[in-house]
Amino acid sequence: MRLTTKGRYAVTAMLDLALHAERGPISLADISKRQDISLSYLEQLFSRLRQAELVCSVRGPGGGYRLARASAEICVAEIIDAVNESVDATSCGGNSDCSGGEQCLTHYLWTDLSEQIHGFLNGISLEDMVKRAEVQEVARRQDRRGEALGDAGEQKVAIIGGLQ
Amino acid sequence: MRLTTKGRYAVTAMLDLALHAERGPISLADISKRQDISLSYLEQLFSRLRQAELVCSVRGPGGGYRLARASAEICVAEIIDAVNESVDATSCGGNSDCSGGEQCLTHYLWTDLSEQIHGFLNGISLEDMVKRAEVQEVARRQDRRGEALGDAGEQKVAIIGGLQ
DNA sequence: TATATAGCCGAGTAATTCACTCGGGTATTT
DNA sequence: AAATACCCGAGTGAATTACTCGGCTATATA
Repeated sequence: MRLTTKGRYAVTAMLDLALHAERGPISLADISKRQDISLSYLEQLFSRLRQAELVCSVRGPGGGYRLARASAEICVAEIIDAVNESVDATSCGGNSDCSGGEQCLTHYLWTDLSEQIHGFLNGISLEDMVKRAEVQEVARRQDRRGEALGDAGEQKVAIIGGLQ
Repeated sequence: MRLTTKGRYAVTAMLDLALHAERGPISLADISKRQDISLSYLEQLFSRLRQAELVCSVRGPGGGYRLARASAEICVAEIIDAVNESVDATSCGGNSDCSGGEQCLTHYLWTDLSEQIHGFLNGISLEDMVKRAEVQEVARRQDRRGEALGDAGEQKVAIIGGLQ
């Protein structure tokens, strides 16, 4: 079992998608700027998210990604599963062959823990997160910062200076 | 956050200690054989467990390790914390500086998850595990196998054949 | 039709961690 | 004196992470 930046990035990016769903397809470049995640790394993560049918893509200018389902129908556990192998805490993957073909001493502890974690992450959908006041506040801050920096909002803005 | 063989080995070894507490100090060689864990690796893990004051050691022949406290007073979370950094799921370690000095979009999700996991593992003591029927069954099997193979039990047994 | 956009894809890479091994100590009992 | 068993540090191969780089393809717009 592991939960690293990989899974965290994936959930953050998916939440960003959910928050800006009404703008149409969202480009990875936008997410990259708002969430401060490397664009190429996002591409890799979204390749997996697309294979898991959690998002669908629109190519060409004005394109980007869109949630494949309603935000209420996508839970955090699915997202982590899609990019990370799993949130299973056992070494045997639930097969009870952890200690020389037999069940190890602590087998039941790890299966219980896995259930606990999976149950928790399964019970939280993207919609649940979008509704949270804390999340909306952070999202507003990020949007303001993004617009101040001159990157894509509803419409394009001519860049005047030489700022990157 | 990560939960690998390292933390699992540590909990398994501590449980082995709790199960055989009445035999006096238990050597790592015994645990190594019973639980099928590399002796040198166990030494490394017990170095940490000793620093965390979860076990105390007895040197010399007949020596080994003993729980530093009653098995009811040692919970699984402590053991994992001792060998693994922590079971914290956030990237900022709870400092809320995950996204350019500010709180990231998914911050509260990871703190909630951390609390969930920690709460679960904090609520389980070694004594709780010792009492479980499944654990006792596995322990009996391991003890039988150990005695059949001729390694340390209550007394030494001469090895006759060339079996390793 | 040219061009820019933005998704796709594979290879490569430095750093880190895991799960060990190896080779030595040192304290204690018999 | 010898055996036991804890103690300690260094090293190692494999895997993973969090990226970068370079190039490709589909599509909208000028």
